Amino acid sequence: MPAAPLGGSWRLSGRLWPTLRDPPADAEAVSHVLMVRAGLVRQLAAGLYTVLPMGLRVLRRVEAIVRQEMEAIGAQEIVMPLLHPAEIWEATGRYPLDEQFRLEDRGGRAMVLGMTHEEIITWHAAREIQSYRDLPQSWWQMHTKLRDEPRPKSGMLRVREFVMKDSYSLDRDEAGLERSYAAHSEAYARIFDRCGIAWHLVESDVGMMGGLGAHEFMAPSPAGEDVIARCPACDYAANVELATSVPIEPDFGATPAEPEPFDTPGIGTIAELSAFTDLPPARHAKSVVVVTDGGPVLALVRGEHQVHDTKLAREVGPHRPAHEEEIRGWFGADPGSLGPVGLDGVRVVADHSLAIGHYVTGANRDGVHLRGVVLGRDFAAATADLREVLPGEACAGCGTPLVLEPVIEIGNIFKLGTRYSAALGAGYLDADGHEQDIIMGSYGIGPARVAAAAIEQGHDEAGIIWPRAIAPFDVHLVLIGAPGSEAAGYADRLYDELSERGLEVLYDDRVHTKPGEKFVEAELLGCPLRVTVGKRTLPHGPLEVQVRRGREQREIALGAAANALRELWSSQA
RNA sequence: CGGGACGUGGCGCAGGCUGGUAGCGCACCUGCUUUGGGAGCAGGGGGUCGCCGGUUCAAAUCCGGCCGUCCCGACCA
Repeated sequence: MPAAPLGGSWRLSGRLWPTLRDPPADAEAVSHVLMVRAGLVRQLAAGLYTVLPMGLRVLRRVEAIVRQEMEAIGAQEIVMPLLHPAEIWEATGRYPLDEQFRLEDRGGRAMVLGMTHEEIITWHAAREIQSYRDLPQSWWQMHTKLRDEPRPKSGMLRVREFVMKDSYSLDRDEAGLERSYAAHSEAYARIFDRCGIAWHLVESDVGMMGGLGAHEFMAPSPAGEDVIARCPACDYAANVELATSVPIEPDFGATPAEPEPFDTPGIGTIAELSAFTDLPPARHAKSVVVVTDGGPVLALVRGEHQVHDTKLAREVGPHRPAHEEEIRGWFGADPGSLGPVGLDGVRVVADHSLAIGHYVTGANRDGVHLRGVVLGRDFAAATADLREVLPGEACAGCGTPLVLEPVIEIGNIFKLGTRYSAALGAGYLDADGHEQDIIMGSYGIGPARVAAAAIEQGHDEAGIIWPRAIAPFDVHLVLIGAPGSEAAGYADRLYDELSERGLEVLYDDRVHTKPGEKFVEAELLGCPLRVTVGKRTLPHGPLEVQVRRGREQREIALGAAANALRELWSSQA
C-alpha cells in the first residue's frame, strides 16, 4: 500500500495548478523556486505563503506520517488556540520576546499570537493533572505558529506563519522524561526515514526554550541555515552552537620567562599579524570585546578560531559588540592592539584552548603587541568553550577529523524540566502526598520545512524529485489524445485500475494542453512515475514509463500494466 | 537591526544617464492550421510605471521621503 494514501486520485482538467515557466524573480533557494514554479505555493507577503491544492497534498502526506507515528507512541491529539492572553506568557518571562506578535482585544486586554505552546499546555496541565496517577501524558497538535521573524528567507524554510506538529510530554520524574524523550526521538527518526529525507540527530542549544538539554534533527543541504559538526567514525554530532573538538596544536617551542613587547606598526588583523610575526594564527590570541549588562567582557580565542556568539552568551549572558570609542576608553588602544595583560575593570574569558601554550596578544597600546603571554601567569581569566569548531579538528570522542556541513533544522526535541510547570503552577501530588512539579518535554516538527528539505535534497534541472512517501501523487498519468480516442479510453481504464490498487494517480486529461507541456510539467512536479498513454504505442503497447529519479525510460507490457506499475512504484525510494 | 540590490500588464524583463502619450517574450481571448518534449499564422484585450511630495510647459525617467520584496551578517519548525 502507499505510504500515506490521502487525497485520492485526481483528473487534472479544471484544477488549480498554476505552473511557471520562469523562476520567480524574488526566489533564490532551490526549494523556493521549485515550490512556486511547480504550483505548490504562492507568496502573500514576506514569510507568508498560501498553500495551493498540489502543495497541500504534500503537506497532508507528511502530516499523515507524523500523525501515525504520534499515535504509535500513545501521544494524544488536541488543538489549542492561536490567540493567547498575554499574562500566561508573562508568567514564564517570555512575553517580551522579539518574535512575539502582540495585540489587544477590544477591551484593551493584552494578547499574543502563539509562537509556540509550552505556556498553554502547561496552563492546562496545571488544571487537569492532580495526581501521580494522571502521569505520564503526551499531548500534541498540528497547528499554526506565528513568529515575527527578524528575517524571513528562503521561501518555506523560514516563514512568519507555519504549521508545526508540537507535542509535549508530562512526567512524574526525570526517568519518565527520559522515556518520553526517547519515545519521541525514535518516532522522529521513523518519521524522517519514512519521508525519505537524509538526516542527522545532533546535540543542540536549548535556546529560548530553556531547560535541561535538546537535540535537533538536521537535513543536510547547502540551503541550510545551521551548521553541524559531525564525526564520520563515531556517532558524535552537534550543532556548531554546541560542538566541541580537539584543536590542532601548533609547535609552541620554549615558553619565554615573561611577556615581551614588540612594535607592530599598522597591524590590525590576525592575518596581518601572522604574516608580520611569521607565526601561524594558532600562536596568536584574538581579542573580541562585547558589552554585557555587567560591563565589558574580553573574549579570547586562538587566532585561527572564531568566537561563537551562542557559546559566549552561555558564559556571559546577552551581549552586543562594543563600539570603538568604548574600547578606547576601557583599553587605551584601538581594536587591533587589544590584549588581556594588565587590564583593569574588564572581565576576561578565554577559550579552553588557551590554557596550553604561550601567545602573541595586543599590548593595549596602539601598534604594540606582546609575545610569550601565558594564561594564569600573565593574566587571570576563566576558561570556557567559546570557539566555533573548525573542519578537520579532532573528534573529542575518537580523534577522527570532524566534518562540518550545512543543514536544515526539520525537527527538535527539548527536555524542558520544570521551567514551565514551576512558573505556571503545574504540579501533582506524589505517592507520599507531596506536591511536585511536572517534568516536561517539548517536541516540534515543521511539515512544510520537511517538504522544502525534501526538495533541496531531491531535484534536478527539470524539477522536483519527490521521495515516494510525500510526493503529491504516486503516478502521473499523461494522456496524449483527444477525448473519445482509443488512447483516452485506455487511459481512463488505467486510471481506475491504478486507483483501485491503492495508488494515487494524477491523470493529465487536459484537452487543450500540448504533449510537450504535459511532459515538462510532470517533471517539474516530480511524482515518482510518469506513464504516457498515446496512439504511438497503442493498441499493442508497450506503455512508456518514466522513472522520475534519473529520468530513466521503462517499457511495460499492456497486459497487467497496473500491477507492474505498482511493483515499479514499490521499488522507488 | 546594520549593509546591499530591486519595485514597469498575470509571470520574466527592456526603457531610465540624455524628461516629450510605455515596449518585448511568455501567458490570456478569437479564428484557422496543428497534436509525442512548454506549437504556427493572423487578429485582439489588458499597465494611474510601488506610494506621497518636489522640480518642470511636460516625469516611468531628475530630486526627497515613505512603503514593499529579495540577498548578506546578528535569531529559530
